[in-house]
Amino acid sequence: MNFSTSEENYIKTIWRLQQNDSNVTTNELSAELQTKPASVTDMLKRLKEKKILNYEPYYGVKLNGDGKKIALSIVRRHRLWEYFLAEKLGFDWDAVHDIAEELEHVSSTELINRLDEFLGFPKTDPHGDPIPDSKGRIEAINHFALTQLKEFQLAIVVNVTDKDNSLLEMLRLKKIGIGTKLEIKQRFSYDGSVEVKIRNLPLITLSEQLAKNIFVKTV
Amino acid sequence: MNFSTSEENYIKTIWRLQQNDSNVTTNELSAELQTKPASVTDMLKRLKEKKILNYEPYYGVKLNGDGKKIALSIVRRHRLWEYFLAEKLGFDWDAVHDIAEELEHVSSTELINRLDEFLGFPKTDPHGDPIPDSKGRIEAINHFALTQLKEFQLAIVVNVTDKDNSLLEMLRLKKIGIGTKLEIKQRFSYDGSVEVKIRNLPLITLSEQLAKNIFVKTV
DNA sequence: ATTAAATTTTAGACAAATCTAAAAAATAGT
DNA sequence: ACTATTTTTTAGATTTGTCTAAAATTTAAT
Repeated sequence: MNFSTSEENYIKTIWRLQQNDSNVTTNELSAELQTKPASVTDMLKRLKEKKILNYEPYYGVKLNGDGKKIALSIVRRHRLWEYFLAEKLGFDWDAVHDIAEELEHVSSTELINRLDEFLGFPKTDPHGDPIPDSKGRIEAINHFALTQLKEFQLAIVVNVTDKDNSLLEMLRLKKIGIGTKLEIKQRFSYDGSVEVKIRNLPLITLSEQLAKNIFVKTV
Repeated sequence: MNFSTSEENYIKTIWRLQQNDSNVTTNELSAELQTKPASVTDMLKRLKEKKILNYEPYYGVKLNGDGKKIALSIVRRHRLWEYFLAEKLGFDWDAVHDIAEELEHVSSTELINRLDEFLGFPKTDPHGDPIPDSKGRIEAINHFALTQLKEFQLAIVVNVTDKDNSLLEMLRLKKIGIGTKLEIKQRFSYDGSVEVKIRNLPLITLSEQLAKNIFVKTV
């Protein structure tokens, strides 16, 4: 079965949202896709016809097995292109997402498998998100938000939210990236901000909003 | 100004056809684009509105200066992607065109300029077609069809028609590629076929239809 | 110079993907 | 439990790019 660019964007977004939610609502999709709820309803009816998701009026939507497979292949394309853009073409990590949004809709499987090989079968994209392999297998997520890290516990940044380029730009300017080792020196309950030590650099303060979008694992 | 995938395909095709014809007709476009003449007329009216071509009902169409610039940027994208697919991903030259047809519509100028740099600013695509530079400058064509080559005159293949994958596949199997040195040993006026010597390989016979689509320059 | 044939355009329809406005259903507040 | 609010769907319209069938125009043939 073949899907339009628009259908692929819906599938990918439903997949992402159902990681948290299990059941994805019309309004959530509308907000994520920047379309009106009425348009979402129309598209869900079309995708239901194609038997890749379960949709009941007023009760939200969920991808079925076939839908998940399709979603994973789109995510694979997106993340491989992001890796290519950052590693081979030298783009900053806050520039790769928008271009990969276009490249991901080029549908040749042969292209993607050869690209994967050319890149050396990378495990994660430039934001630390795992890249599904050619069978659609994807690494389980095993990290937590920086806000959850205990004080004086050394950790390593393994993932950041990639949906907001201004967040990524800010982290780039603050020299925080995938692989950065850090430690929380102090936590302020008043506003949820944290003071973080990176290597031998001066202490820096991160707002709660920022820290929530940085994911780490302990070392 | 921004153009849809469909509009870009029209612009690119008009550009290619007007190299020979100067004035491109509705039926020519219809045949090349695999659409009905009525659809072509509709699109030409839309593109005329956008002021990138001169179109008079019943009198054919021609890109203006702006139109040519846009065409050259699409051709540049297409040919750079073809080069990437062949040189970096190892695709055969008869496989690259169809994938590049999709990739060429990803419109980031920054992407294309970085890709160009990554590839080392290649001069021609895998079929020998010149790649426009970032200013839209393109190398003048300076070659002729193998059918025009004098007997016993040593020549080098510099270009082949890229529109037909079965032609390209045939040449690949016959070990004829860009850079192949050859010489016509005999020419048969009956059917226009030619006997060609390549290096120390046995003489091979090429039909007129095939020889017309191989372009050479003398060495 | 007429007529026949080919080409091109017009008119009207359709599918995909979107929108607005209004109706229907579910949820929350008192 | 009833009402108000929010969410979602339905109905009808719009744009893009295509189609078929018919009309208009140009080109070719005798």
